[in-house]
Amino acid sequence: MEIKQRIIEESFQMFVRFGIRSVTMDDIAKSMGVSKKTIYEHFEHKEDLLCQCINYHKSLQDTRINEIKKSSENVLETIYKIMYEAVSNMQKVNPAFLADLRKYHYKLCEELMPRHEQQQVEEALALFEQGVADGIFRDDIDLKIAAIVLNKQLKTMSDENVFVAENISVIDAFKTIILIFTRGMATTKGLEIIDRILKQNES
Amino acid sequence: MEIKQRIIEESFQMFVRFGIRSVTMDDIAKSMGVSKKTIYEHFEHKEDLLCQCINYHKSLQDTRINEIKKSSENVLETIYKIMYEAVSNMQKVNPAFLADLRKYHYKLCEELMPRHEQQQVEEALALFEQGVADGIFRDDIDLKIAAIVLNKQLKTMSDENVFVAENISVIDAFKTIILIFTRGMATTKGLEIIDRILKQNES
DNA sequence: TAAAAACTTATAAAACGAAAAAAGTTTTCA
DNA sequence: TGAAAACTTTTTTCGTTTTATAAGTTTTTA
Repeated sequence: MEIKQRIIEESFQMFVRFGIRSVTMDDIAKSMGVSKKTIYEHFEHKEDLLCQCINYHKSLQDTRINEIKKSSENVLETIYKIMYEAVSNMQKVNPAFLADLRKYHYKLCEELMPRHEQQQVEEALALFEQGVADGIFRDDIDLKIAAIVLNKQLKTMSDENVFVAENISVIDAFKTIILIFTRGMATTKGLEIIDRILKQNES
Repeated sequence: MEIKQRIIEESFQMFVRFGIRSVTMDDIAKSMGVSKKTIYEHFEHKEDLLCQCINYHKSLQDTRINEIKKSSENVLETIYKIMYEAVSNMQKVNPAFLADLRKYHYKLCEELMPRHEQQQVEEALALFEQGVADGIFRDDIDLKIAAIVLNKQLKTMSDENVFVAENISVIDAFKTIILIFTRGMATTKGLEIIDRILKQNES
């Protein structure tokens, strides 16, 4: 693999695991067994490296979402799988990563986050609309609001430690939310599919 | 009305409208046409006044919730009415109020907030349990998680300005959330009641 | 030639102090 | 007697300086 790509993948892992601030360019160089000069030959500055890390991660995510879509039988299955992966990924991210991004890379954050969030909302909206078209979701719901709310809900869930205090695992909380949410939007047909999926997962 | 009670009510209104920091003891005295000495005869210090304001507000809220419970035909009606009032009240609170509480009255905040939040969750939980007992809500849901999530959801909604950016009114967003949420927990019987309530509100 | 080390520079956090504002107290006066 | 004004004290804010750390650059060396 090309050295530049290797630097992106390695430093992304480090940023996600320890945060941005606490991973220095020296750390990255040492961890990869290269000199800082080599890194600076491929990236203008740390923020440039960080930006390329994030873009790389996004492209990975997009690929994964398309894979899931292809392998799912209906919108509900797609939603469950995507959400499960999203929450699993969220749990791996050190809170310092987002905190550092906001604090020390405010400009980059302001540039990337709104677009990223909007993409996520649009992704959810498209799935919901597909669900309505397939007779799985009710047609009397404001899908846009639903998409925004679900997005916010999952974000809040990972940020806060409400569930930790109550001895509830994030994954259980997440399952409950998604289940209530999809049932709340589902038609009779949708409810049947949900029950079928639940039974499958039990066994 | 007793002067002490009048001070509590007036200063609470001012705190909620403008925040805590920007309402000085001089402001309160001037607004009430009394001297600061009079205020300090009834309250040890500003934080004491603030604390009594909050407790007063809580007792009002409790009374209101009991009224709503009595006047409702079923749990769903109770939930809708309580939530509607809660959101209406939230909108009236200047964000500076909560910000000041956290920043300048951290100790008081740490003392009151967790208890307050827990009470709200328990209130929701009791309603959900009643709903299950009445055959309105499904019995296969983790009610505790549901209660926490709904609570958090409404809190997030008022804090963030997601909906403002999307030109969605807070009240519309709130209605969508509550509708999806209650439908997601409802049995067939519950769904029928929800539809009936919706029809009533249309006309 | 590229890693390692040594270096300079930029940034951020911490420490400090002055100034401002408001809490809390005392005095004045109607 | 209690409102209004004047006062002291405490707290917060704001600007400055110092210090430390890590970014970014250059030099050394294997």
